[in-house]
Amino acid sequence: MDLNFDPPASKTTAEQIAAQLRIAILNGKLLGGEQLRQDKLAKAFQVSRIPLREALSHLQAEGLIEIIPNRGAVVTHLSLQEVEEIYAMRQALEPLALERAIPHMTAEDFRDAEIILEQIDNEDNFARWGELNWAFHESIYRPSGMRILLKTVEGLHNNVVRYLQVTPLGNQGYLAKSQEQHRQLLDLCRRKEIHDACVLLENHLTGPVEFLRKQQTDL
Amino acid sequence: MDLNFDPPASKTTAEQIAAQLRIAILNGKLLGGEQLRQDKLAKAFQVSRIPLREALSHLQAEGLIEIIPNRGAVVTHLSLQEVEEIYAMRQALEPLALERAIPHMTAEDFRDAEIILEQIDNEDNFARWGELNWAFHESIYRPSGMRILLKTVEGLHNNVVRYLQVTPLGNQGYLAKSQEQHRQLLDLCRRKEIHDACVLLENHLTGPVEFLRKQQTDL
DNA sequence: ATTGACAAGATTGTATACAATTATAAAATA
DNA sequence: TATTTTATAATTGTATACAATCTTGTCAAT
Repeated sequence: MDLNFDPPASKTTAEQIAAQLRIAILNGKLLGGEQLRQDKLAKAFQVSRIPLREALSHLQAEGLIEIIPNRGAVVTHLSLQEVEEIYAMRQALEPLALERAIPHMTAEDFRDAEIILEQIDNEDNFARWGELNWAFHESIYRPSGMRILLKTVEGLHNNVVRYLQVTPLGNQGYLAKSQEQHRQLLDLCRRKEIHDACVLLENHLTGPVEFLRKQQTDL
Repeated sequence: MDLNFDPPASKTTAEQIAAQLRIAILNGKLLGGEQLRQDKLAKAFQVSRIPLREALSHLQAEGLIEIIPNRGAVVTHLSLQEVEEIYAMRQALEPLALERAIPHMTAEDFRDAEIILEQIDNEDNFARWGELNWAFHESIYRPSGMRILLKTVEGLHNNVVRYLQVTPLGNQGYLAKSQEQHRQLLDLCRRKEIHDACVLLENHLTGPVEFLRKQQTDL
């Protein structure tokens, strides 16, 4: 029997384009405020504007772009206040997922998480850091079985991750601290110390906000 | 100067159709599992399939329908477990909004909320209850200024509200209790008793889940 | 010099038409 | 009879073409 819930292999053109644009935005190749002209993008991807429009529609739903009727699409541009809002939401939601995930974690889950942490250590391409960082977080939330929550938090993560990648040199220290916390977190999960794990996680999620505040970037 | 941030008056056809379909789903006119054929809907709304497809795309993003490539759209159908998951998320997010809203509440905010509560008392059309219920909740969260959080929670509310409207007769008692809690909540907000207000709100959000569990409806 | 009106160009929104995929039901085989 | 095959119809995905809307630059009026 086929129990695969994931989207079918034959993805539609719109989804493929959405995926590529999403990566471009997340990696900062498309900057906030940048205009997205349907005609040019359609030619760039060598498709008509119809599937492209659907792709833009998806990205709007994820909050990555904004579509203004008759005036086109613009890459979203978050204020520091909005970034703080998203982190406040993540602090509320992610401990909830972790709390419910810990009782169901298996040896395989821990191994998967460890592998991702090693990949983060060895990765020198900063554009991939966000992807791997989310992969780790998701790996420790997934045993909760809360698919709706995970989808929501993934969207939140995607909306803020690009602001952490703007200064590859400056965040060397932040990165090391983040990895240290990841490992502590995993240890607490192994010991089933749910409360401490959640507190640490909440703390872990304050780091980026402080990091951004210090940079004084008016975003 | 125009400081209006809301979507412009001239809505696109796709948005109008999405709005109508959304109401139909929220009110239970389109039941879970129901197939949505593009051709028939396009004829019903007297438009081509292009704007209709965009409308469906929006609804999918909100979680109200699911689009399977080459196989069409189906109205989403939540399990009791998924409803519980959504309420767990709301319990995490809404007190956060309330906590930050209370310090900024003005006399006008309280008056608006009161008016909505009276409307709920006088409303005998159950289809509108969900709408008004959300209007109340939003009115007490809005002073927080957390637009992203509000948008997220509105989406969560929309996904579960139809399950509370299935048995108009049975929930007479639930409705009265809900209104009582709304008024207590508003009182606590007036007194700036933030902690108690948040606790009450969290409690208020457990009611529907218990109500649904008792009904034994396998949804 | 500044403001407002207006036309040309650019850009988005939608309808029609066609291609690709999937669902169905009848026919063929075991 | 049960199961596979195959052909037909139904449905979705996409390209092209056209209509509606917005932007931009020019020019007249105050």
